[in-house]
Amino acid sequence: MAKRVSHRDSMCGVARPLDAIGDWWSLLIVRDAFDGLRRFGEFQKSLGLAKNILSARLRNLLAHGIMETVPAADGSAYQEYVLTEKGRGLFPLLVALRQWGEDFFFEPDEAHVLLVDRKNGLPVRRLELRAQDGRVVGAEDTMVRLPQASHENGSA
Amino acid sequence: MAKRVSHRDSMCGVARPLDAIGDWWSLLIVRDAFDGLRRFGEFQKSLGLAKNILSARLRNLLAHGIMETVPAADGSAYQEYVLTEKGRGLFPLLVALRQWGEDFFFEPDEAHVLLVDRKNGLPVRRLELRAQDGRVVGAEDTMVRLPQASHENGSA
DNA sequence: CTCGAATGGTTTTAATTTGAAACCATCCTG
DNA sequence: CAGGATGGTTTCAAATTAAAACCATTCGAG
Repeated sequence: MAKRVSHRDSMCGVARPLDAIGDWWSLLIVRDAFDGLRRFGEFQKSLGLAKNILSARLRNLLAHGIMETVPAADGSAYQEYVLTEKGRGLFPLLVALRQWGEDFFFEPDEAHVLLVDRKNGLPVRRLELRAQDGRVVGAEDTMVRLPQASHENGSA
Repeated sequence: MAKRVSHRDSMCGVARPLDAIGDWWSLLIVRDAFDGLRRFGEFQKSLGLAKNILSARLRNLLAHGIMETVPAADGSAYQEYVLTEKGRGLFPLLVALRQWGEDFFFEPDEAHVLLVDRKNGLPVRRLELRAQDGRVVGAEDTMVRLPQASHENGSA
């Protein structure tokens, strides 16, 4: 399941998560789970993927602790798939993905679903990254710093 | 290159972006691009992937307008790959991925790279989603609303 | 309780993708 | 202009994905 690690034994903070959710379907499953879907058949109908693939993806999400199975919900003997805390931690990422999609994958006049505040129905704000002092910072205002190495710089 | 669309002709705001960057390598390439890498060989050395794969990924990123080739930089006749505005728009997503990775894929004491403010070297804040009124909202505080349909609800 | 259908998968097999390595063209360097 | 560096493409094997058939359990009706 895990892709081979790229020439380094320990993966960086970006690559490591990608091992868990770095395929087309996993994030869509997680999104559907945020939307309240819980049953195997619900995911399959919503996403339209082959059952063996869904099975494999769910197994992978379970193995990574992103989802878990819970005994029932409507009393039946079936099980349901729900997000763990780790899985719910993906919410900002999904929002970022959605906002990027809205910005660049839809025509200006093209209708698309909107993420809205449940309290008042207003669209949510744009995700913003802020520095400690509260400034909104973009990519050009940030850099990555290596753990504790005395090396000068690097990706990873 | 594009995966088959899942039983609906028009993809949702989450699925559509995944068609462009929904594979393991593309986001890592984009991340390296944010880190300043520009040349084919730089990406290949950094990521350790096969050259044909890198070639295909770069072609896909170019086709989606996420990166573009620019004639030179050091005067040589080679070309370089740089992020477009659309590509730079992926910054919040990468930050979200990184923060999620830091939260759940590293031991508490495990060293990892830090995204810091370039001005003062302090770590950036956590990404937060806010409602129009400024409240920080989580997944449970939001819902998706369909474009203009009179239907009650739905994913997508 | 029993039958049929719905649910939740697994197995089988084919098609697509990925990856490693070899190969090749262009470019820069001396 | 010779040799190496750069930036790919081609070839072929291995792994992954996908569709479809199959199967076991569970639920719902009579």
